[in-house]
Amino acid sequence: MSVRVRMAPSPTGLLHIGGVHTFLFNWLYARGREGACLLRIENTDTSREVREATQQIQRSLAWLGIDWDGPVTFQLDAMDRCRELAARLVERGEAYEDEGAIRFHMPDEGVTGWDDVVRGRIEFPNEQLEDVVIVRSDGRPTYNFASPVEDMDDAITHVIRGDDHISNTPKQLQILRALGHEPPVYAHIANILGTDGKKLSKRHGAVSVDEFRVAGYLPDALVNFLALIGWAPDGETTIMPRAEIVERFTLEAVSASPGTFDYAKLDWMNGVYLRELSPEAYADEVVTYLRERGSDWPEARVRAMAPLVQEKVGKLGEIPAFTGFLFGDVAPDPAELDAPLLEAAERSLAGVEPWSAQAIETALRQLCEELGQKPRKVFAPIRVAVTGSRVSPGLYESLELLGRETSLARIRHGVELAA
RNA sequence: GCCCCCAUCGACUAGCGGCCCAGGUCGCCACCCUUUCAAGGUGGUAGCGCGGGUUCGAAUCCCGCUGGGGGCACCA
Repeated sequence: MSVRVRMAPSPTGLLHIGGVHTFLFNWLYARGREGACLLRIENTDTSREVREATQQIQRSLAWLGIDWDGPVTFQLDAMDRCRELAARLVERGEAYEDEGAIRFHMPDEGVTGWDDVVRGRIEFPNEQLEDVVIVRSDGRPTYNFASPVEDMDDAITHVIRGDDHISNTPKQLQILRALGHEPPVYAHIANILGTDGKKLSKRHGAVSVDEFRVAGYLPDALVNFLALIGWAPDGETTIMPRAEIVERFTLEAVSASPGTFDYAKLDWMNGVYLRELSPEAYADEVVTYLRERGSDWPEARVRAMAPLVQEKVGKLGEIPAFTGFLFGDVAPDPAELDAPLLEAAERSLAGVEPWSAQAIETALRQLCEELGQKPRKVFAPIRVAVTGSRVSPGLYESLELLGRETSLARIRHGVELAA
């Protein structure tokens, strides 16, 4: 029997990175086994449904490169089927009416258990199982009924979900048993925590896929990072192409203990992915990123700027602040300037021919010698005058890109400010 | 309160009885490189929660404790 899994978000808001983590494990499992990965929107709670959410979820998954097979399905569409099955259960005495709702009759003795792929045997005493409502008094099925019913109808073979569903599992198992269906294999993976050990939330940092996208993370980096929370192919490998992750992923290697979302490590990893890109691919990413952010910076210059920052930023979102001086005016702090030194630099740069990074370097190095000063000392005020900051891309390349006229004008302006 | 789950450096993890006085990665610290910031290089810091067993031998198996998390809805 071929593998069939499903990703089941509820449309209550933006796609949460914790949800992506469990979806990713589903996706990895299916893709590594020629299986099918379905997308089911669990919208039985209409009161909490957020308009737009369904579209946003799909957009976020698409951006991450996590695809699905077949059409997107909606749990509410299984309403009639659920009602029909519930009626059948009532007929057979497995369920009963209760104030307009239908409750499933759970056994009172014995235990209900299953062999969880990541946790081993889990058992619940049946006396703990309440008679759950499977159909509300308004006719809508509840999650605990619709979910196993759909798993059955979709022929899901492996239910890979968050461990907050562990206590739902015995109930769903009993329902499936009453329906005469062989239950799927269950794999409950731990939820991702914030640095304080609490469930990852807004106050820890970015949590929605959109936020990560806006901050300038690469989908591949995010996927690589997420894959390594709760799973490892071995003790050594850290950076892995997506294809390798797909190939090596197994549920058996998934850890049962919860992992913490380490933003610092993600930043590092994103930097690795950014630096690994070819210069062309990197420029493409930068152009696309800025365009999505609504930037009106001319593309030609953006492409020319890209190589200056590829090794310097860990997230694309840092680029605007870092390279803004190439696209607009600067406001240097007079205290960081030095009039005599800037005048000397102005003289030294005025005759540079051609206006290239190499020629600029030669001229500035010579200036340092003439002044008998260390480059770090000489370049600081020039950098501030030209870029408006003590931190910038390489000075020679920056000057070259800015052009002789603008560069000299900014240095001249620096002299005036410092005077 | 009841039920369930989890427990290796600050973080992600390797380890599935001897190869481990515990390995890799991030972070952090130091040094090197250096026009700033990064990147890069080298070295370092730091851990098996506690207590009992089992065994010739335990991070690895068992029990208890402690700590953390989750669930107990006509939410998903």
